[in-house]
Amino acid sequence: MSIPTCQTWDISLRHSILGLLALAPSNGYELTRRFDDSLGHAWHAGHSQIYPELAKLEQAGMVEVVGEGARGSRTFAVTDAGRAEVRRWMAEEEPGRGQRSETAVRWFLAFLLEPAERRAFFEGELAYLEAHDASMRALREELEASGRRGGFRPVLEMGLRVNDVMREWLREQIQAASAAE
Amino acid sequence: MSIPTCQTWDISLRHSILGLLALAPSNGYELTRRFDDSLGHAWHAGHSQIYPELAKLEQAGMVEVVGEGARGSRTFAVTDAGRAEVRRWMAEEEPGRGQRSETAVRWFLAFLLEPAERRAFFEGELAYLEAHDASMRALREELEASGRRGGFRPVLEMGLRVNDVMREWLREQIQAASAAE
DNA sequence: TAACGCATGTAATACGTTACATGATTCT
DNA sequence: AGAATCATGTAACGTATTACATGCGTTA
Repeated sequence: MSIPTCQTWDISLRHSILGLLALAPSNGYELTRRFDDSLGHAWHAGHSQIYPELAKLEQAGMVEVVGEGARGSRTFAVTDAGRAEVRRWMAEEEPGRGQRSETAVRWFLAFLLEPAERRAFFEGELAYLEAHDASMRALREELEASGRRGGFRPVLEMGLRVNDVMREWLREQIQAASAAE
Repeated sequence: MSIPTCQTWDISLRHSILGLLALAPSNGYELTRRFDDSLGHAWHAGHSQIYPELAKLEQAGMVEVVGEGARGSRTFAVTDAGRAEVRRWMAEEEPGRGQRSETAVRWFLAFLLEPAERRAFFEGELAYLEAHDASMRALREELEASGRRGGFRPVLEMGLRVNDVMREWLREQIQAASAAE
């Protein structure tokens, strides 16, 4: 028994930042938003993590300031060294297989609820999923229209397919809980 | 634009422990293994987190020692208060929607690689997925045979379906990278 | 009897979140 | 003028990982 499983997540923050900057230069504020917008379902980082990390990356020569704007904003871009580092990480570093999802924990623990509670629980999850899915579809339309490049499209596409599987599964769980009431 | 997204993960550790103990009493050592075995794709915790948390939960009256064994081992079981707390958390607490997965970050960043590198990368991911999937299937057989209860079965089932979607997607990415070489 | 697995804990360090703190620009 | 948003940073706290530390029981 036992699924292969779980290790640590080294410093994906660093490589996420480099990757996002490789897609387009940004200041820290924009980066913080882009993090949630595009990488949100995979990783999260607040500005209080991002600014210090940008400083470290600058010192390490992996990003550089390519412009200064209003309100003391500084636009960072990835350097060649930074680009090389992401590639090295992707190609050579053993991937951390750790996953963390409170949602998955809850779905696992749903068996502890009484059938009626469980049905309500899964109905709530389905509602959330539908909303989430709708916003992902809207985003896809938007991308379709404005033809942006980057790894976003394929991953979005996969996310939508995974949503389909989950939607179906949640419906089954609701039915099963209903039947057990 | 922007996917709804991301919040913190409060104290799922606590509820994961309560949930696992509700399934079956265990000592800290077993719990550590069961964490990875059953909840591994959703959450990870090492023994250095689990022992202190068990102590806190005991103080709070949510778990209790129900037996002592060899080598000073203490078997914990969840109390009624503990069971109530998990239910409350499941039914009333706003779910944290944060996800964290280094794998997803890597899949997103794959566009930074040259087609040949990218193909190799996705082939590696596919190989990992196949192995992972095989061990999940083996586990399902095992469960089938020994008829264990708990939320494990349905979640496993969903995991297998998600694997199918990912396998298909990875094959497409490999093909696309191949074509671009 | 040596090695391995069971079993429990603590300490140091790193990572992440929330809260604090400040100020400029734009919009109403 | 006031509110909202852009923009940057630090501090305190909580959580997670790695390393340290110890010892019993079983098996080869």
